Amino acid sequence: MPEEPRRQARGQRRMEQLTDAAAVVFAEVGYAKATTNAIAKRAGVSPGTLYQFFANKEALAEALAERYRDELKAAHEKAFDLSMVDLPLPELVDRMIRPMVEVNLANPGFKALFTSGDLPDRLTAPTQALHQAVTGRVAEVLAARIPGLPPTQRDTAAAVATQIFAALLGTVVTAPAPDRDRWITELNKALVGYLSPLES
Amino acid sequence: MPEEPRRQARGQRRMEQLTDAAAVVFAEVGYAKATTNAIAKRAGVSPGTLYQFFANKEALAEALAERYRDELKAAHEKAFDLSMVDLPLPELVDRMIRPMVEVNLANPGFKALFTSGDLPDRLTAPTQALHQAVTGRVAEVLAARIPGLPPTQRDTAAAVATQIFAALLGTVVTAPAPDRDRWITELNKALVGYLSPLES
DNA sequence: GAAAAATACGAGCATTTACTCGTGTTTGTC
DNA sequence: GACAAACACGAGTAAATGCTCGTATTTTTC
Repeated sequence: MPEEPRRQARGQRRMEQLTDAAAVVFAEVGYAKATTNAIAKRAGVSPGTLYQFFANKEALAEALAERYRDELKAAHEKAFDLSMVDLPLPELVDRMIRPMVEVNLANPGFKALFTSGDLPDRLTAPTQALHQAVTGRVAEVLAARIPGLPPTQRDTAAAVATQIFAALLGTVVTAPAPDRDRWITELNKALVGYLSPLES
Repeated sequence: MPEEPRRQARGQRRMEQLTDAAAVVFAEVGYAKATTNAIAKRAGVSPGTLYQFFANKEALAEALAERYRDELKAAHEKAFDLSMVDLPLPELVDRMIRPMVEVNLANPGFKALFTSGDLPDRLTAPTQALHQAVTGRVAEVLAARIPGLPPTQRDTAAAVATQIFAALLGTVVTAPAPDRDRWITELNKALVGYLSPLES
């Protein structure tokens, strides 16, 4: 197996330029129809240069997915901690939702990646990892808030909540800016409606 | 523009064989990676024959989408009518959900089509038409059940409910058969949780 | 039963596209 | 400054794939 070359500063920059460009192109045309040549051109670089840093198109997408996961985690850790666990449910939900929405708004390419149904197999791994990361986080919060809840119920509730979230996230980020808050409110209502029966 | 030939019985059968084959192949590999030659082969037919009946790959998918819409509508009209509108909410929701789930279970290819994120533009039309058909139906039921509800609120509620439904539908049909009822129950809870505050 | 229209074949064309490779330039190391 | 390693180029390649077209067969029409 060929060993990774030791990247120099220039190389690191190029890799960032390339993932940036990929995000843009993915956002514009979707993963499947995004061509590597177009991505290279967008990054102001030749096709050959792209393949100096990424073995193939999937590797590029994986790098993007990883970056996304990191940003999401960072945003969440920054904006949310377990001390909020006893807030009224609507507020708690709001605090969990907002950072996610922000990250998605700031990174249009990712949505294109993760809502795309037929991705190559390699990509389902990072996607599912991300999904599961979110679900795990939700389960954590649920456990802290409702200690008496059986783990099985807790985990399915977390999974369902995450799925509701993912579904409406699309609408929220796609919607024109003025409507966005309205949709966030609806998302909130949906989650609160589903979760509140678990309390008590 | 070239006029449609008058199909004879044999041709009608071929078209069905082809859409059937397309559904299978779409289900197996997704729309993007499904090749027309593979579909033709699956239907036991040459590529040329496929193009005798469908102008291109998209036309084939459109035909599938149309069939789906019809089946869904039929299933719904058969299993549901407005007299049920005053049932307790959980039961009402259950009656709306079941037929949809059935149709989706019976037609694996469609899910592949409609959950795929980056479809060609032509296909977004039938997809959205279908989505809107469902949303409209929900809005209808809401209007009948809660006459006092302002139309704006009603429509957004219908849209959100449909989206929740679509999101969890994927989980329901993907899940192994034994778990399926559990997920349907959760879907029901989610919808009831979201909709019940609208009553009163 | 003959002309016309519809159906059927399948080799192959035209295009797209992920990726390569020979060559030249820049950066780091001693 | 010399040598190697990393970076960069971009024309070109090989494979995939949507689709065509010349030809042959079956069905309908009269």
